Amino acid sequence: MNNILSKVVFDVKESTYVKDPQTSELGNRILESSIDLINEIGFDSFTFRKLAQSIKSVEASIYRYFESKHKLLLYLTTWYWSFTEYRLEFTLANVEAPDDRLKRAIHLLTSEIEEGFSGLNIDVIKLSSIVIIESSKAYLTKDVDQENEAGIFLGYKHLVERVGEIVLEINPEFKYPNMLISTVIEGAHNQRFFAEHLPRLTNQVKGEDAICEFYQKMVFKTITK
Amino acid sequence: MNNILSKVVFDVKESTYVKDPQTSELGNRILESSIDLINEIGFDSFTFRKLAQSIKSVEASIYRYFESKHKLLLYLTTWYWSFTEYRLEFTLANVEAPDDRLKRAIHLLTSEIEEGFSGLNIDVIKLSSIVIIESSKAYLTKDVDQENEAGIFLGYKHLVERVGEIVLEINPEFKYPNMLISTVIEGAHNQRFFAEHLPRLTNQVKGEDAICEFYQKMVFKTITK
DNA sequence: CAATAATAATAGTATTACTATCAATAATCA
DNA sequence: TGATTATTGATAGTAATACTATTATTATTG
Repeated sequence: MNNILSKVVFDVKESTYVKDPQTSELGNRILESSIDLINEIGFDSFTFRKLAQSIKSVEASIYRYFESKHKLLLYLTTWYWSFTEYRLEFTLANVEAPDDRLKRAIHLLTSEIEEGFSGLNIDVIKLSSIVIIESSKAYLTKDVDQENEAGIFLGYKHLVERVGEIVLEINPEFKYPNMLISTVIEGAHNQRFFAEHLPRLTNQVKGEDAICEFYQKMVFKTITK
Repeated sequence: MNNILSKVVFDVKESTYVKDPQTSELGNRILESSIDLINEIGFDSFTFRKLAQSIKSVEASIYRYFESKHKLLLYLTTWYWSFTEYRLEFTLANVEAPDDRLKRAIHLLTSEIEEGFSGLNIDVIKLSSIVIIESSKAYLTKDVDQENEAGIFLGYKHLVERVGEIVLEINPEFKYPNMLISTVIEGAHNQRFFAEHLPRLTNQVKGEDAICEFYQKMVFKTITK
């Protein structure tokens, strides 16, 4: 499982920060508090000034870690994709049957994170809320090509391709594995948001996880010859 | 087809503007130029100052039409959904078989607009590019609940439900018609963006319209018992 | 103990997202 | 036609944002 924390993934994140926030106390406070604050007020209203106040520091100090709030969002999302791939490897370990592997992968990508992960300074439950609402803003910009060249989206692409490969194990002739998986990932985010804010756009019912069930069925029916 | 231009739809847009831009020359220039400008520089870099310069007017005059650039984006997207529903009615007219109806609807929702529409002051091809890149920013905000209550997203919801009903004609037991259709609409936007900027997230090939084909197959396989 | 690195404190700039005021012009209606 | 009213333009101004720069203070390490 060490290959997940390999140099490539690490490199991805490097281009999102000026100084690695995980290496200092202030840096870790920046991460923790930014996750809280973005959750509270939303990324659009989030500013480095407000963040500085909440950690009792100053703007200038935050800029030593991140060039801009956009870069911070990139950091958080790429961290999340790394983390998701890590969980994926765990979920797939020792599971041989491609059908089971895919089923587990789709479940991972579409269900809500409920358990916190101890030993992490990052609150993954809160972070996953941020990813649902804000992650598309990380790439829906005019800088996307430049940032893509810098390797920032490698983690996300890798995750999609990883699950896409399982699809191909089941049906090697299926022409659109990545399209299917990225549709599932982004779709599940959208549907969670819709369930909470625009319920007429979805069919999620409180209590049960229709989103998970829907995408499971959608994937398996779609890839079956 | 008049019901599409009914009071409800009109009301939706009312809450997005201060003064109806379609009723004056300046208003129309605002619409035309904002579409050009957002296409050129992206919504994030787009400001009313830049827009004012491009139409040789001043910021204050634009504020007489739209409260903020966010409201202008809401106007453009709701206009687009109205327009899409109008095209949908046309596409479905005199087509009886539910399968054909759904096929045509999905094609409309996932294919690229290629023909301009004469008689419109709004460039729908450019507008559809904006919708692909920027429309999710219209609802991924902290104001979404308030704006939803004001009826701003009625057009989008109506469109989703309209196509969802066709799904139910084909399979009345299908539990997730709206989830499926909103997945298709948002998915098709994402995939077009990915094809251009993050191609490893998709499987679109230059030339052919894999996106359209993929979602057609996905929909019909998913709803089949 | 000295050197170095990290942070805090303060200040400052350009841009953004507005609001307010008033003059100039165009449309309309009596 | 002339008076009224609505619309736009010109100008100014404010608070907030997104930074950059400088210098003092504190903590770390060699």
